[in-house]
Amino acid sequence: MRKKGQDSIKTREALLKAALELISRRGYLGATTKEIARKAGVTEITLFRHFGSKEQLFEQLLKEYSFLPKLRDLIPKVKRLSAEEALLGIGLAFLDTLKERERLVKIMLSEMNIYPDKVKVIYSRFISELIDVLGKYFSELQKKGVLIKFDALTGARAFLGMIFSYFLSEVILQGRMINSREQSRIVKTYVNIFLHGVVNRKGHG
Amino acid sequence: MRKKGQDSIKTREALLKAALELISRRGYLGATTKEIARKAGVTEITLFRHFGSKEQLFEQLLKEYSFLPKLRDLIPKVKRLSAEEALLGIGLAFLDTLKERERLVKIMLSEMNIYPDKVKVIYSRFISELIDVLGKYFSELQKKGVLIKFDALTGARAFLGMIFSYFLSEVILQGRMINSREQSRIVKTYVNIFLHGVVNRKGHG
DNA sequence: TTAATTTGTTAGTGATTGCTTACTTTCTTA
DNA sequence: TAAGAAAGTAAGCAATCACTAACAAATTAA
Repeated sequence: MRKKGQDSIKTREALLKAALELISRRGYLGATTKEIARKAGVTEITLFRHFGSKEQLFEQLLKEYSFLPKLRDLIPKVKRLSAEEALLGIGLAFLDTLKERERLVKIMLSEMNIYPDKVKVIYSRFISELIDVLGKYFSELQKKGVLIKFDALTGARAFLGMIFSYFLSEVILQGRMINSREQSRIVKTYVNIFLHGVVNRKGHG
Repeated sequence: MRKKGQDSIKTREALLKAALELISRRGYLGATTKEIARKAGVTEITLFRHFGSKEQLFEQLLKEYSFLPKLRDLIPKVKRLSAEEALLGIGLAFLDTLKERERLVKIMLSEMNIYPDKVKVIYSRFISELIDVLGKYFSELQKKGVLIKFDALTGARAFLGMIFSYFLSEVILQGRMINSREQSRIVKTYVNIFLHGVVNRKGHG
């Protein structure tokens, strides 16, 4: 009893989407092929006919739902802005991407011990690459004298790490929604700290 | 065939330790009771006689291997130091604790979607509490005029987040060891960024 | 309409897993 | 040394899970 308009491609997509949701909730081992198929609106054997095995389905999921390369493209666009505006734009885009790919991040964190190689692919395709690009941007600003000397990669990791930890703590661990006002406020605070520090330079007493 | 010197308490501890290691490697569902028992040097039924069920064993594990409250006690001790030295001490102690409890952190990240309540207990017993304590410390420094005005809790989260992200990326994701030289270098860089920012204030051209 | 493709149905297999029952052996301690 | 506590042995149950076989029905494309 195939439903109207449900051809092979849509079935495949429906299966991947169902797998993404269920695996992110129950983990790879906790999500059963039967349940994934049911959520996708097909029978179990259709899942196996499409992907061969549960593990191949998982691999396809990691490939297709990977992060977009949109952040890498963002940095060139942002270069003409002030460091303040540039970092704000990068930070907000980073947080948006994390929110968009929340399920994938959950899977990555959940399965990294069991499937370290598969997860490392996601990681290096996204965060470590982003650290690299941002680090190069910092190096340029250092050469121009805008920024002081520091290890640019370590700095890039620090900046993205602040935002990632915020995301991990609020969205993933606490399950909170963050509205765009709060998101803005947080990233602005982080940018300020990152650029200017927290020490009062005006003297005190 | 009980081995010498292996009484009930040691058996219990051995089971918890084996569960910690196996669950951190294979996940809760991936670690079997049989394997846990074998690693502990006892038979499977001994596991059930001690803990009743796999889930109760898991709960005991989360309770007993929780983080030490040593970080909370650290902040009072560090108050007489300069902000620079204080943050360095706090950062290093935080990273040490994370390394010490690496397996627990892994379990926490892996199981947070499946057992959110149990994991939240760990989280709030440790990191969120630490954010709180560090935030209060920042507030005091702000009142003294040492630090500028900023949301103290957000700042605390930023500082610890930088370090946590570093740990997550290097130790947990990449599986790297970090020696104390590198650890020192990283934390010093982070403290510097956090306190003074990265902007060159001496003018440039 | 015909032929190929895709999906459904039904039933099942073999392996694993958490957990139990019933009974024996070993250790501790009084 | 006697008794209770703790651990072992062996067998297995009931449920679940990934995956398959064989055939029927529905959809699509020619």
